[in-house]
Amino acid sequence: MLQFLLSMAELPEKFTKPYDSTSVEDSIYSLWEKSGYFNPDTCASDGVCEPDADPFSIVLPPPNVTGTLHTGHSLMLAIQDTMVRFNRMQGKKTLWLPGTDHAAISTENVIVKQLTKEKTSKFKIGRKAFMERVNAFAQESHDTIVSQTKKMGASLDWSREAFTLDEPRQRAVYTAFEQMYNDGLIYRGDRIVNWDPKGQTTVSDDEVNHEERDAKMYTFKYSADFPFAIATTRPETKLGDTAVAVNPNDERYKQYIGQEFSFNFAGADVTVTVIGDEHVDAEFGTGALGVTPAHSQTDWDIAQRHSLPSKQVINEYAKMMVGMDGVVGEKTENARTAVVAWLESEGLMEKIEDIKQNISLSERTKAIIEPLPKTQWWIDVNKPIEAREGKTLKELMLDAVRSGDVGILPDRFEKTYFNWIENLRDWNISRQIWYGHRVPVWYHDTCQKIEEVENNKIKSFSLEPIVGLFPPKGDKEDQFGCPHCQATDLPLEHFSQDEDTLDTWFSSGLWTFSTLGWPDETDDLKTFHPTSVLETGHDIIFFWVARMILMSTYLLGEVPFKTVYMHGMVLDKNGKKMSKSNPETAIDPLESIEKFGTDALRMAMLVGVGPGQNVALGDDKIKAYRKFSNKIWNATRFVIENAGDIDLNTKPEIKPEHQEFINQWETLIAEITGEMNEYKFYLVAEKLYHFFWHTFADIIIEECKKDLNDSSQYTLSYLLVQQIKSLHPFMPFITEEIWQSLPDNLKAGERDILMVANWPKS
RNA sequence: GCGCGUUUAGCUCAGUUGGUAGAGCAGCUCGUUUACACCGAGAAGGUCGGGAGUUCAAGUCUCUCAACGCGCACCA
Repeated sequence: MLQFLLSMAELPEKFTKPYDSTSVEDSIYSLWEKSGYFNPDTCASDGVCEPDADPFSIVLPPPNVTGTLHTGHSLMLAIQDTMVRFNRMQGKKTLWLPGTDHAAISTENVIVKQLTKEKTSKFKIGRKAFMERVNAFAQESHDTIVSQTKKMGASLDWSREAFTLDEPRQRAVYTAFEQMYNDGLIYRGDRIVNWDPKGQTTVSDDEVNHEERDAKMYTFKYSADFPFAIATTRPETKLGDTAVAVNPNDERYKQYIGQEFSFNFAGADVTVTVIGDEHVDAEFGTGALGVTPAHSQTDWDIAQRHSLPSKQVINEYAKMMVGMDGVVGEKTENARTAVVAWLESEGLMEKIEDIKQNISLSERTKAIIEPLPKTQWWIDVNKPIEAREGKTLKELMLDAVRSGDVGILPDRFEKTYFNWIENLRDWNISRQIWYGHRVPVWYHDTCQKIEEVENNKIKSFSLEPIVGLFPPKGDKEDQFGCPHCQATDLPLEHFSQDEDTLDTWFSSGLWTFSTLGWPDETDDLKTFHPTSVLETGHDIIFFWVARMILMSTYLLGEVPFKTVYMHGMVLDKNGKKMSKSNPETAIDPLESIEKFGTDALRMAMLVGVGPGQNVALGDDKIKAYRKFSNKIWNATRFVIENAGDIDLNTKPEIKPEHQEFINQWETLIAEITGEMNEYKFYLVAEKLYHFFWHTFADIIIEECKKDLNDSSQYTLSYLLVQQIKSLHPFMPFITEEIWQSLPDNLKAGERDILMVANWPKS
């Protein structure tokens, strides 16, 4: 009885109440942060890991600075933090590097919308004022995101935090651009681009989504004199036709190939040449295709093959540039109605059919994409690169995965990856927006002969522009030299920088090494690159994963990461995508943390969720792991109370039935250590949960409490401490809180912060 | 159109190289308040999407069909 009272006195007061996550999480996080152990350098200098220990590094996929954290972010943070904590406890030199993404179009769009509401626009307030607005918003979002990230318990090294648009990253972007330009991989060219009339910018092929809609197929003749009919879904574009393509073997039209026809079409003078092209399907429509090079990718390709002229009839606002009254100046949809009415009144229309058609939408603005010819900056993915054994960017990207240097989990995504690369076309990297890295190209107006200027923008020039970090310096600080005419000391006004900004994924592609100090050869770069794992959502495999492999293999000659671990989407409890339209099932991570604790949320997202798998998340599931937190809490209470005096450094004689329990655990820890290294967290979390509850609590504690002696007490304390350690990567807060309350004799010489204790050895 | 994936208990999912089906949650019955009601014990619940094949043996391998989901491409 005396013994009992003494033990009771040692039990911290807090264990007499259920576990209260809200009262401990913030202080635990600041304990970690103050320790400095998020930073691998501190770990090395304090002996947490050997200075030359194997590195383990992850760069955090930078959240967009467009708002707040959602469940997708929580999932990514939970998985990565688990990996990071596990590796840190294994004594690796562990770096998890945080940052945020400026997310060019998305962020710019937020402000553009605000301005529209305020009845003004970015053009009215000007580039400078606009940028100030965007930067203020980005800063605000950044701060919110950082504080929410800390709530998840993420053990990120904040001292190395990066932003895709900060100064060091700009240097990386400009250096990369310059090198690609000098290698002939970046070029300026006229092409059909995906034009977003709402965002007033181009977007890349990957930023275009397709949606099936009802449409009509119109079959008609251009004019009464024209010998046959064509079919199209967009009659208004026919004002820009320059040819009619037929299959060269099509008996119906063979005789017309090579003939030229001129006529007036809905108020526009049109001249078309009939050409034969193998790509035309004789079975489709009438077998004759009106070729509109300026407003269709396929037609542009045909025009290239046959050297046809191109005639733009739709402008950047998706309005008609030519045509009769009711057509010219109208939006394309209105113009279509007018052209159809005209065709009918002229008796040219032969047939109107209802069809399903996939239309192209801009991912960010949801505007219908208007294909337009534009001068843009491109990355050539098919040009052999001397410095890389004559391989093309496409080949570099394929080889990285094919060789196994990069492994993708789950492996089925490797097929998706190959499929995408094989169909890859040149990458359009310039955007006509303001928020982002300005294209690092300067045009020198005193030396260069500018041939064409339109809207104050240089359209063409006779000498190469100056590409690179900054305009070449002259003798004085604010004066610059021109490499072409050798003039020096020219004031900055003589140079004008390209107006466009770069696709946000250009800077994201550099992320694994721009964050480590590239282009300088820093220690970080040598130690932590290639990074160990990239953990991200499978929806950005092309946008990001592929671009990182492109940039890293080209610029550094090594892969950016060895393993890609893709997580799925977080769905609501009904298996539906969480969205603002049904808020009743959507989970707000901050709310869940408040209600059930971060550890419970993390477990709910980890248990049973393999790579690539979607997580159906409802309150019930999170609640179940709050119960688990409490179970751990109470079992700890029992062990401290009844076996807390045991010194774990001196192992007493263990009875066979207790040794059997220890053996069971040691078998388990060997098994799960292996599984952790194979990224099977979903299995490990479940096994730990199960062992703790249904073996340790239900059986072992029940057995041991019958007879508390050295053997049973040692067994209890030993198994508790082992499990607290192995649960730490999954449930960092409660395990650390327990560790902080554990008597020293149970810590067995380990450090006083669990985060840097040793992972149990089997 | 091409490709990928999923289909196992009411729900969410495990099931490793083929050897008589498992867990969590929910529900049901009973119990317990000196670690824990954010608890314990117990029972119930499945012709493993359909069909065919290989095999002594198939949830697992092969083929085929179907439903659902996802990705890519797209024809004017």
